[in-house]
Amino acid sequence: MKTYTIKDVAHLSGVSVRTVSRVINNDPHVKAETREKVLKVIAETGFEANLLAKSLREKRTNTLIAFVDQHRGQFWGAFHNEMLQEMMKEARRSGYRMVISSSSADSYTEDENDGFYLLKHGMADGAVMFDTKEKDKRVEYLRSKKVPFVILGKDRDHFDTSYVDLDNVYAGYLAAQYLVSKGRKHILFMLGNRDYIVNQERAEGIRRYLAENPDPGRQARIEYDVGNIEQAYSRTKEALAGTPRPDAIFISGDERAIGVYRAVYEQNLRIPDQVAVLGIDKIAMGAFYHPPITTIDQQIPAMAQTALRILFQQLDGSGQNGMRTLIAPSICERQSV
Amino acid sequence: MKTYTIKDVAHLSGVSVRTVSRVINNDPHVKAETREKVLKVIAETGFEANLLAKSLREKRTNTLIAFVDQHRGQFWGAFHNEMLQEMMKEARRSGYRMVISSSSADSYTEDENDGFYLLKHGMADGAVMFDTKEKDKRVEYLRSKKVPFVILGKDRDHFDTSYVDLDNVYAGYLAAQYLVSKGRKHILFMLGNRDYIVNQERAEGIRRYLAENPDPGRQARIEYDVGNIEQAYSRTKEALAGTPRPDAIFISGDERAIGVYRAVYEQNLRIPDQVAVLGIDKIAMGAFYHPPITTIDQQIPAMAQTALRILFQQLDGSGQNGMRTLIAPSICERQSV
DNA sequence: CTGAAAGCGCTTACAG
DNA sequence: CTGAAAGCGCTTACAG
Repeated sequence: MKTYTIKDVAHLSGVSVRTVSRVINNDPHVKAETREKVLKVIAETGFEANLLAKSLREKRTNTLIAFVDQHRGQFWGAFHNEMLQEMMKEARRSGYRMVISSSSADSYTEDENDGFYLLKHGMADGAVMFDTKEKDKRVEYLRSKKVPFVILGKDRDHFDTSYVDLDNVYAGYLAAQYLVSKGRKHILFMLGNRDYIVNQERAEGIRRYLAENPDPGRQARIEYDVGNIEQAYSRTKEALAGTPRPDAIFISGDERAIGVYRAVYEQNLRIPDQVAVLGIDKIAMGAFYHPPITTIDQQIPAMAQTALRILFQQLDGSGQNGMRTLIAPSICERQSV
Repeated sequence: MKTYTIKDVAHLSGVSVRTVSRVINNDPHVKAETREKVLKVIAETGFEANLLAKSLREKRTNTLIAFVDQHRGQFWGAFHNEMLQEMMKEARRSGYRMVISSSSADSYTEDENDGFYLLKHGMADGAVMFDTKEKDKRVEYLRSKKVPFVILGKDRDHFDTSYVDLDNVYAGYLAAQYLVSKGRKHILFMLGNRDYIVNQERAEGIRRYLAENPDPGRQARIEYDVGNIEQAYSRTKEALAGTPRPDAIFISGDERAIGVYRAVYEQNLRIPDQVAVLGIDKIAMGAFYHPPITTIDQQIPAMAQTALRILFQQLDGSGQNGMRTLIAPSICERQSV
């Protein structure tokens, strides 16, 4: 099937290209009769305006891009999925299309197939950056080129970038406070990689609570590098074999908690009686663990909406630089603590 | 920061636009010295060729788009994620960028923000279609416009479309066979919505095995509309309350199996001793359930690669229409049966 | 090895 | 209410 251009439609309906452009853009200054005529031809030909040409001319694509990292061969998980879903809804409501692409802080420069290439080369108007690193070159780039973007997470390298993040210090604080308030004495806090700001902050919050509320009968320990389900499993297994055996485990990420659960059950221990498990994220799936996992709510919908609104403001020029929003976490009580 | 065009670079380096175009496209017919000069200016200016213009001119974007449906407010899950990951790797290897977008069979026509809009309007060269429906208008559209695409799943409406699918009849057959071979007598098969071909086929395979191997002492039942974790949970709960109590459950989708596990454990039953659970998909997470779930392997990497290769052939014109590949499922034995 | 010019398919002042 | 023409930023025969 031939693919028609605006020119074809113009010829076929006996008007100028300018007029066709008017009708496809809903310009009111077209005689009803003319509009009909053109619309008819469009319907018959199946004409669709070429977005490449339109965007090139208008210098905007009306599409946003969200970058997610394929962490070391692993993929984004349920948390990212839920966040992305909310963002897509929000984008749609505001007349933007949103597309997801993978991009990694490390490989973007050389790799033409890293999704970041699309943004650098003008295929999107703005970006949501997940999984940024410290001194992330992509952030540097977007900043210097004045491309609208918002970070999901924290940026300590600049003052003028915008981000939305959970208050992770508070999240750590809450985690410690909650577990202690439930009478737990031997608490293991399992966090991801130490290089990520999020984990540093959670550790800080945990330490702060512990320091503020000393208890000689308590033992608490922070472990890093628990970066996926498998590690959550093996590290929990090790921990449960030690003495004293932890009676509570905080695990960074509800999804990874699956590994914790398995290790606990393999020792024939019960959750929460013998070992309490506290997660964070509040992904939907967590409500169906056995038992449903008590977790720290990241307020995924609020985070997503806030991030996109900041981005929209940058896009229409009404936003200021360096808008930073910290979302307050809260405990979602279920049955694992 | 000013954004430079090829024209700026040409002026700045004292050559023509044509020559700049040559160096950015690695045309060998450029004097080394000239190339140096141009490259230097490019580095200094931070020039990046505009992809919109390039694509408009070349009539190809070098990007592929994968469409995933947000099923009724739910999002795609771990299975989709793993499939998408494999596809992105494969695309990258072959010099394509790949982007993910949400699109639904129902809303794509009216909705400018449905991702399908991008493809219709020329922002990608080809598509991978997840979650198509029967009489899917999008498939109709792509077919008539001769846009390269491949379906992940089945298409019964045409002969000339290409797809890659698991042999779902065989998968159902295998599920029944395996569970029966393990001596299970009261088997519950939980499938998703009856309107999806995949579920019809799995049911067919199950029935075929059962019919071929009659056993008066056996009771087997197929239930539909178990479409998410929550339903898997509640329907399992109901089933376990009935008599005779199932001693084996096949659940369509490892992720949904989480709900099955929970319901089983809440009745203080043991897996697999009292209730065997067989999943399908072989998502990574399943290896960390308690116990690790025995599942039907969908061969995700093979499926993804096959799909993309078919798409590549269509893109370079070497492919024929109607390439259909059926992947053979196999049992991945772990500890839940 | 290099360049002038046309053209990809749109939109947009500017005229009328 | 409608149109002729320039221009968005590239690539590509065609010449030389």
